Amino acid sequence: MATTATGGARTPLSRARVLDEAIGYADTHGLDALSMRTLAELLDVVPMALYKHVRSKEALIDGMVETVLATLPAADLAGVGPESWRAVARSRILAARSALQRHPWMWRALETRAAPTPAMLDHMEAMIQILRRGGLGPVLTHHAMHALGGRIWGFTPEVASSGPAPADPAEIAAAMAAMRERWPGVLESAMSARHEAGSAVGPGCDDDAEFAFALDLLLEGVESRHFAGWPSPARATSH
Amino acid sequence: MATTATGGARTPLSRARVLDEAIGYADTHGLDALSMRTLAELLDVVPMALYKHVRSKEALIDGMVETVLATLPAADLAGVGPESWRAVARSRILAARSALQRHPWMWRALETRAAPTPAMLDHMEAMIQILRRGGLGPVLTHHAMHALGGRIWGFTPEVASSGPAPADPAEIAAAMAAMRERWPGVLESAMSARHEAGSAVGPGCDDDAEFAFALDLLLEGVESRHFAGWPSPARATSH
DNA sequence: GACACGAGGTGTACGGTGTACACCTTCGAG
DNA sequence: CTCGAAGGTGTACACCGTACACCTCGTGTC
Repeated sequence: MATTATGGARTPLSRARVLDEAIGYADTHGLDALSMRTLAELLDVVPMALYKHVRSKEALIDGMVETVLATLPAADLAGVGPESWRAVARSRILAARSALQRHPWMWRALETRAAPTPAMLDHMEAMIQILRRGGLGPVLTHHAMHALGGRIWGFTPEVASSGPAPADPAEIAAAMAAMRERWPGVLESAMSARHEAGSAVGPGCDDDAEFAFALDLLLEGVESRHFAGWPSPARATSH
Repeated sequence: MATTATGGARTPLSRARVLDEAIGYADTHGLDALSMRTLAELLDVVPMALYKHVRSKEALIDGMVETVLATLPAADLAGVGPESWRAVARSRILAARSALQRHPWMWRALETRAAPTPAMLDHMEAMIQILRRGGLGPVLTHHAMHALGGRIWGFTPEVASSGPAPADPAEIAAAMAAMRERWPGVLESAMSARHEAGSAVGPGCDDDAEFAFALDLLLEGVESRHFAGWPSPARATSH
């Protein structure tokens, strides 16, 4: 393709353009479908051209992660204190969650990063500051960060989340029968979440509510440890 | 390679042998390094021979997961009741953790499975039964399973877990300096975990203790919800 | 004992991947 | 006007998963 002779002088490549295009494609087609070749084609460019703006595919994904993370609102640590830290932590985590929810590939990308990127460290730093300003000591803060774990990022990896439904009525009936006899608890548990009238067997489970449930469990537990003067006195061991 | 002429009649391939070899290789070299070609070479066989025992690479990994999960001790639900469910749940999760710890590739394999395999469902079923026999209602059980999330499997995906240490003193000094000024909380939090005298900058963080900490937070929270008659009365919302 | 059959191992080939390397074009600074 | 570098191109390589046709046995049947 001639560059200028065809009439449309395309906008020159740039790191930002590469990253944005990659993010948009991953949003709609998934991270697996994103290859250097398809990305290059999207940008009307030859695959190797990408390498002038991105060191490797791994670095490309790092860049995508950084770009998305950069959209997180900066933490406002001004008035954070013993009374408010829990609410501030909660809302920040929920904000991160809603930001990441728009990019389904993020959870996997975050998990497979070998080293934390600066933006990841920024977010962790903000969380730690919230805890520390709430009055938690460094040790409890450390444990709390571990406990919150993936929740810091606004997601919990759900085992068996998606996957295309069978759709064949006979097939789902058979699956249900198998469930009923071999995994009745799983079946009951899955069913128990359908508060509203839903379709046949759809999950009908409010992910956001589940997330908040676990999040509150953790935050309350951390707070009660804190109130109990953790860890200086006898540490409360389970049963 | 002649089959019998060379003298050593190799043991014939079998699904179990394929799976075992794959597991052993993944244990030492990681899941990424495991390709059908290298696995075939390990078994002194041509790549396509594997497909007589395994439908696809995806199915191979499913089989590996099933094989490892099959080593989990069967749940003993006999005496589980309101007094003991929490301890039983705790010990089962910790048992699963120690089993999976010997196969570092498992956490990633579990997460990337599209649908839950039978052995996964077995384990979930056992967990659900423990909760139900403890007296928890189906709804609270459901939420608890979500809350426990990845912990059910005995691991928590740690952001920034491993990665080869820089080893160059100058480099780590520079990293430390950058940390101190930009991510002081992260630095403090990382440092706070080194209870014993450790090497220069090693993590020195007791993963098992962290895991148990979060686990207890969740279990205690679930129990307190249960005691409070959850969810029938006014649900305790944070703040 | 002859023979067919099917399970299991082989060889070749195809379309995909990431990316190293040499090349060419273009444009702005001196 | 020149020159050097930044950025886009083309070719090539090694590797991946796996479809398909083939061959080679051990075994059950007549």
